[in-house]
Formats: sequence, C-alpha cells, structure tokens
Amino acid sequence: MVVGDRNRERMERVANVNKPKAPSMVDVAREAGVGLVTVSRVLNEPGVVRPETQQRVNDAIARLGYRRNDVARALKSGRSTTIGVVIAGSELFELPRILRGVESAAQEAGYWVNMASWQEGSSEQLVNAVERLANQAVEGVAIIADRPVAAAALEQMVSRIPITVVMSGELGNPSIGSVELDQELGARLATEHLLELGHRRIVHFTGRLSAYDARARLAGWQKTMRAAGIEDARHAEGDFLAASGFRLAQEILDADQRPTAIFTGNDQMAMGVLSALAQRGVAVPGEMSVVGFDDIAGSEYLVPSLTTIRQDFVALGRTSVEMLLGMLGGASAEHRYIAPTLIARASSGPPRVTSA
Amino acid sequence: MVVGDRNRERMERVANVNKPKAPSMVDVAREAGVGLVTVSRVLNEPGVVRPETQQRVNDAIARLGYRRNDVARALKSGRSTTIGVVIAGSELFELPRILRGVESAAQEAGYWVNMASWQEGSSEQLVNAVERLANQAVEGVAIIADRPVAAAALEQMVSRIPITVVMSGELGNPSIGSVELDQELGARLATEHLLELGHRRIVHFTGRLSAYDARARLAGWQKTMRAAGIEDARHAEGDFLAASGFRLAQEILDADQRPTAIFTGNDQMAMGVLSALAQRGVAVPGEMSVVGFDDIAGSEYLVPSLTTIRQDFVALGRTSVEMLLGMLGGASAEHRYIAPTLIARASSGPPRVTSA
DNA sequence: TGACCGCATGGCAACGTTTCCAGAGTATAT
DNA sequence: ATATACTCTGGAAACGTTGCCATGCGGTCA
Repeated sequence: MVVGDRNRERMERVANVNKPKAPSMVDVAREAGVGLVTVSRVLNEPGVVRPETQQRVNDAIARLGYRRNDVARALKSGRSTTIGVVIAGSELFELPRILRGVESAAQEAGYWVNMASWQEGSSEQLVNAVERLANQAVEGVAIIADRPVAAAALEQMVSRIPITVVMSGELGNPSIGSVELDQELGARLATEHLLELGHRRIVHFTGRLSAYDARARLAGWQKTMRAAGIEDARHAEGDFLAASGFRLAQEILDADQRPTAIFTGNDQMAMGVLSALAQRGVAVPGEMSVVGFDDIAGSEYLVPSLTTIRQDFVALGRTSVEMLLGMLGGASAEHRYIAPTLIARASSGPPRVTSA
Repeated sequence: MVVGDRNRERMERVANVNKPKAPSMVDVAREAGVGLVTVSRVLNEPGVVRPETQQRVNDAIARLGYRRNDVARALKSGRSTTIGVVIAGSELFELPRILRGVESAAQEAGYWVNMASWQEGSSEQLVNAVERLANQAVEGVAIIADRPVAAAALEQMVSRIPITVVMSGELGNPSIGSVELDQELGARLATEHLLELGHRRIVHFTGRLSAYDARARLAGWQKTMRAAGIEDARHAEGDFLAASGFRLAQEILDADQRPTAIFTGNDQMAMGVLSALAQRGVAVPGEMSVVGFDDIAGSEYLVPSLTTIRQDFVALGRTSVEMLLGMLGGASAEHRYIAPTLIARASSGPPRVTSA
C-alpha cells in the first residue's frame, strides 16, 4: 500500500516534468469534498445540485483549471457534440464562405466540426470518408459536394447517423437531407434579365458538365430560352476556370453569327470572357453583354463591373448544419433551396440595334 | 451455445430497427474464437500474431464489418491521431488552398483534422479555441491566422501539445513552430521588378495594417525603395478589398504628382485599381503600371493581365502540418519561410518617358 | 532431466466520464 | 409517530480500447 502510493507519486512527479497531467473529475471532487457524480451533475444538469454545493464545485474547478475530457464523455455517452464535414471537389471556389456558415452554425449549437476531404471522384471513397468520420463518433455528417452523390451507397453504409448533402440534387433517398442553391432559378434570373434587355441571341458557356452546378445552370438557361420561344439557343462547355471563358469567347467571336450576350457558368469564366472581348476591342455592354454567376469578391470591380447572380454561400453552409442538427433532434430530412438574386451592374445592357 | 446464438441474433435484429449497434472488439474476438487482446494486436502490432490466427481475426472483422472505435482508442492510449486547426480571419481569401495543404498532409500521415474558428480578434478567444481543441484530445494545433498571435498567452495555456502558427511572424516564443510566406521577399520582388523597368515614383497601397501580411509587405517595399535610394516613397492604407483599391487609385489620380506605378497589397485591391484606371481612361501599363500580390484565380484574365506575386498556399498549409507532426515526433520548433515568385504579365511595363 | 528462454496468446485493470440505482436527510401527509 | 414523497448526494458499473503482467507451450542449454 505504502509502496504503491509512493510509486505512483514518483511516477506522477516524473510525468510532471514533461506533461502536467490535466486534472480529472475525481481531482475536482476531492478538492471540493464532494462525490464524483456531483461534479458531473454540476456540469451537465443545471439546477439539480444545491447552490451551495455547486459553488464549492465551481470553485474547485476554477482552482484546478479543470476542463472536461470530451473524449471520455463521447465514449460513455455516445454524444460527441461533433459533426463531420466531407469536402469534395477542388472547383468549389466559394468553399471558405460555405465553411464559415458551417462552422458558425455548428459553434452556435455547441458543436465541433471534424473535417475529411474527398479528393477522388469515386463514390466508394466518399463512403470511406463518411465511415472514417463515423468511427470518430461524429453525430452526423454534412457533405459538401460539387458532383452528384450516390445516395444509395451512402444510405446503406451509415444509416446510423444522419447525413445532409450540400449542392447536389438528384438524390432519391428520403433519409438524406439536402440543401442547394437554386441554380436553375439563378440561371433563369440571368437569362430573363438579358431577355428583358432585348437580347435574343444569348449564348451560355457552361462549367464542366460533370459538375452538378453546371448542369443545373444549363437547364435553367435552356428552359428560360425555350419559354421565350427561342428553340435554337446554343451553349458551349467550359470548366469553370477563367481560361475556358477566354477560349470560348474567342471561338464565338470567330463564328458566323455573333450573339449579343454571353451568360457564363461562373464569374471566373466571365473574367476570361471579358479579357478576350477587351483584347478584340469588343465593347461591353455596347456590342456584347456579359452576365456571370456567383458574385465573387471583386466582381464589382471588373472592367466593366460585372452583372452576376449572387449566391448566399454562408447561408448554404449554415442551413446544411442546421438541418443536420434538426435531424439529430428527430426532425425528418428535407430538401431545401436557397434563392439567389440578380446583381445588375455595368456589363449588361440593351443590344445595339443592328442594321440587319 | 445454440440458445446463446439465437439470443444474440434476436437482439441484433431488434437493435437493427433503431440503430444497428456497431460490433466491438469483443464481438470480433468471440467470432474468431480468440482473446480480446489478440484482436487488438492484429490491428496495432503487425507481425506479432501468428499468420494463421491473424487470418482468422481478419476474416471475423470482415464478416462482422468491424471498424475500430477511435474514441475509445484515444481515451485509453492518449493518441487520437487528430490535429486541431484554428482558422482566424475572414480576410484570408486563399483559405481553401491552405486548407487543402493542411488536409492532404494530415491525411497522408493518417491524421484527422478538427476545426475551430476564431472569429473575434481577442487573443483570449484564441486561447479558448485552442483549449477547446485540446479538450478534444487533439495531439497538436495548427493556427492559421492573418494577424499577429500572442504567443506568450498561448504558450502559457497549452504547453502540453505542440503548436504551429501560419502566416504570423513576430512570435518570440521558441516552443511554437511557425511558417510564413516570405512576404517581405515578395514585396521586394514586386518592387525590384518595377525599379528595373525604370520606375521611380512607385506608390504602395497596403492592406489593413492590423494584418501581419500587410505590414510585412509594406516593410519589404519600404526597404527596397530605400535601398534604391528613394527615401520619400509614399504609401496609403487600404483593407485588402477591391473597393479600397478603387478609392485609393482615384485619390492618387487627383494628386499633384502622379506615380508611374502602383504596387497593391493584394490582387483584390489591384482589381479595384484597374477598375478606377479604366474609368479614368488611364492606360495600363502605358501610363501606369500595376502589380498585385497573391496570384488569385483569374488574375491572368484581368484587363490587362495582372503582374503579381505568386504564393504557394498549398505548401504553406502542408508545411505547417508537417512541422507539427515533426514536433509530435520530438523535433523542435522552427521558423520556416516559403518563397514567393514574381509572375510578370501585361499590367507592368516601362514608364512612358515624359517631357518633364 | 530440469532450468531457462522466446514465442504466441489471454486475463485483468485502467483511461475519465455518464448512467443506473440506492441511500440519507428533510418536509409533508396520514 | 409512522409512512410517504421529495431533494440532494454518492457508489458502482459501463462505454471500447490499450498496456501490464502472467501463462502455456515448445525448444535449447547445462
């Protein structure tokens, strides 16, 4: 007994040289002269413990600098107050804003965010990432993906925890919540804006069509054009990078019949387009109107100032987490849209009346 | 035996209705007909267990779909194979690239990334964020901050785990590792580029000087100008947003003596500058050269194509994590620089020879 | 032949917390 | 005065894993 105590003391002393071992609940209990359970209750069940005792415990906590060990808590209770986030796709220029929404919503609810990335495109690897997070005892997973997600595969693997998906429609799985920016609506707003200005020959430069966003924007543009009675509208596929906008704009300028307006898949591509037009001496919006998508930082200061579709990415991330937390509380999964708005600036105007 | 099996089956079936309780090591051990410890060894100490037994265990694992509970592992062993990342500052436009570096370096080493954000500026809150992460049993913390970090405060609070800081010099604490893009060098490259082209009147528009980056870039510019014998060089403070570049450019155009070149704190501000110059009809680079900083996506497609300083943000995040992991392995903290490079494009050229 | 050693494996305790149940003390009802 | 209810507190078990020590086994050495 004595030897044991002395031994332990010595070990503790040795350990202290390197790492001052963090105090635990038992240390606090001893310091406050109460039972272990009482400490736990002071921390977790407000109002149950007598104020006087509570005070003693809180004093002891402060004196020892105690902080709860969330790992032990998670092991015993199953509650980790952590959500997992899977980030997919490098084409997501607006990731920081989405993350800000995710992080702030989580933090407000007292939750942690555990990250994993999904570099490759295979849905098998996505499932793996979600599973790895599940091992980490996250209570739910929010997937931020710019490509369609194989909902069926996911569902099968980790039905134990709720899942929400951001920016990926098309999932026929009712147990997975989803939020998306209403890309079709955005494309419609952009197209209608140009139609109202009097344009008829409006061409659309899409992002890489493997991305869900690119397809949804294309669809919105097509439907709106068709609704306006324009059947032969044409589009060209790019890849969301400025270079592709530049290239496609050059090609269109060389074509037989020039359009009077270009609607690009995102603002980066619009930058490329503006650059190509400037190089060729094409006046914007005099000879050509340009409308982008995203309202990236600085788009107001392009030359000319870019008309675009503003998306609330922060709300996107935030909504996704809020829905996830709701599902943890028993709410059922839904599909929500976040509406974008048109920001009309100087790059779009009425088409010049040609003598044709 | 038979009854036991049937019982288990029934329980599993019942549990499946709500939550299919994940199998644990004991389940695997029972299934494989070995001891609990053997399973643990198969997972953690390769080569210790006899190949035949190992096979039996692995089969059982596959059959049951067992996955290790990382929380229990962390509690018992202290090893969580997780690092914490504190993200500070909304002015960090290049956050996604940094995060990509962080995440991929961590993943390659088998580590997880746990995020916390630091919205407000008080260093007390930063300490709080780090402590919260420490509660989560992260093994180390990487701080990504665009403002100076109070190293002393940090050191005092969590000396138990290693810490690295990204993008914040000035910390006089040898136990905290740090990585920074060599902003002074970048500013020197930009300034020397303009000097070599023949410019003498070079003005610098800084970011908000509370940000470390802004100060370092200012210092690099000042030193280079002074080394070139130019003592009266002037700068103006902006805030890293395009709007401030726009405003400062307007002011400079109204001033008595125009500079022949503008070096901006980042590319966003350069966008604002280019916009203002275009609006006033000032030719770039004929009448005014413009050099930015960061090489943001699309900067090549500004009009004109922007000369700027390219920074390897992915390497920044990666290095920060690699250093952190090194410190976990016993290496001591260092301070590393990542060198930027000049990307000369169309927005800079020799000054027009004036008749003055 | 008996002592000894290395190898493969297993039992038991422990990490720090929460949860279940019980017990002590006081106030209220019978 | 005893029973009942209620409030506050504590003891012990448990979460799933790892680390320490012990055990059985076959072989080698004196």
